[in-house]
Amino acid sequence: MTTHNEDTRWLDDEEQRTWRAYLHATMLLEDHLDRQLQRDAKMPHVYYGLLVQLSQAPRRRMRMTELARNAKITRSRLSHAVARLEQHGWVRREDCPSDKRGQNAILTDAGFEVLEQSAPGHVAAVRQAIFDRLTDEQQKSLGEIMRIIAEGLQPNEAGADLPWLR
Amino acid sequence: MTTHNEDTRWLDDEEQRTWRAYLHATMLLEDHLDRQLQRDAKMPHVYYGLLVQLSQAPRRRMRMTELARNAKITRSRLSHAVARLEQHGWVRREDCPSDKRGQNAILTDAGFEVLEQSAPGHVAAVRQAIFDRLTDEQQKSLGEIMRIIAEGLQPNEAGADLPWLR
DNA sequence: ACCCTATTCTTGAAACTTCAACAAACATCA
DNA sequence: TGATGTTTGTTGAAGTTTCAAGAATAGGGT
Repeated sequence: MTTHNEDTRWLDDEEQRTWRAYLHATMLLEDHLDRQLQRDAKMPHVYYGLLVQLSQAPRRRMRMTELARNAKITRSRLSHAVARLEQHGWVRREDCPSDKRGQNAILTDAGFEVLEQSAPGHVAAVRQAIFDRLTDEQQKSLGEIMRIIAEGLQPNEAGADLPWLR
Repeated sequence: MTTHNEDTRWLDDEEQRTWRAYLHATMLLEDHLDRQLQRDAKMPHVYYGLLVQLSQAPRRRMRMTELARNAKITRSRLSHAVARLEQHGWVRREDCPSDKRGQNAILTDAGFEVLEQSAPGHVAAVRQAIFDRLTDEQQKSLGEIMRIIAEGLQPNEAGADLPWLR
């Protein structure tokens, strides 16, 4: 698979341009949002995403593993992240009552406030970078495309261990 | 801009779904490629991209600033990256003859080899994640969309300081 | 009850990125 | 020439991410 062979299907010209555009756009946007949030909310974009997830969860809390899965990051990364968010007082941990291994990450009031205050600016940034510039057609298309890509990379999210459903 | 006001234009339902799909797809893909390359080429995706840029440059060399601009990363990040790539023997530096401040990053033969050996696997990964899954329509659309987004985030790439051209 | 395997979450070290500060060289202009 | 401001590239420290390893609990099956 890594062997140097002659019959690799290289990217043609348009594919290359598309791929490069993808790389550039995603890097620029991620950088942009990171700076935006680092300035306004004192945290990187990924951490902000964690708070958002928690804010939408039932009692503003979520099991570590589920949070990691939703946010598409590793449990290890989440552990470190929550540790830091805890230092800032935006999240706290609590033992899970039903599973002694488990931990719940809980959004604190302080955390919720930060979210409330920085959300408008964040949405504005996203809107300005994406939705304001695309036609309805393109928006729809972007959604579909991204779902397809994500699906392909996801280790069969649901039903993975239900072979009879495949 | 960060003020908590009532008239923020929040994302509607479909916009949210699109935005989340975007975040998930881009994270998953970046992770995927990072692991792929870390395994096969012993370096992260961004570093690999630098080698690619160099391999396509005139004499396999490029001024640091230009390389940083092309790769959409900061000069600082590039400095650190090149330092490491240099340790591995994949890149070397050379003083720029015309500008005593300048440095050229140069792709070594060893660097070129690594590239040659890992390129097929990398292309395969990209193809599998993106191009194999999208219709021609969608590919075209993706390219257009990403160019639009990138353009919006770019501080006016060319002609920025040529006000009479705007 | 016991054994075996899987899951959950954490940890520390190494690698990577960001940010602010800096020195050196260039450029412009008087 | 000298003053002033800009560009180039680097550095160190602090923050973040990855990776491999490990402790604790859970979930069967026998």
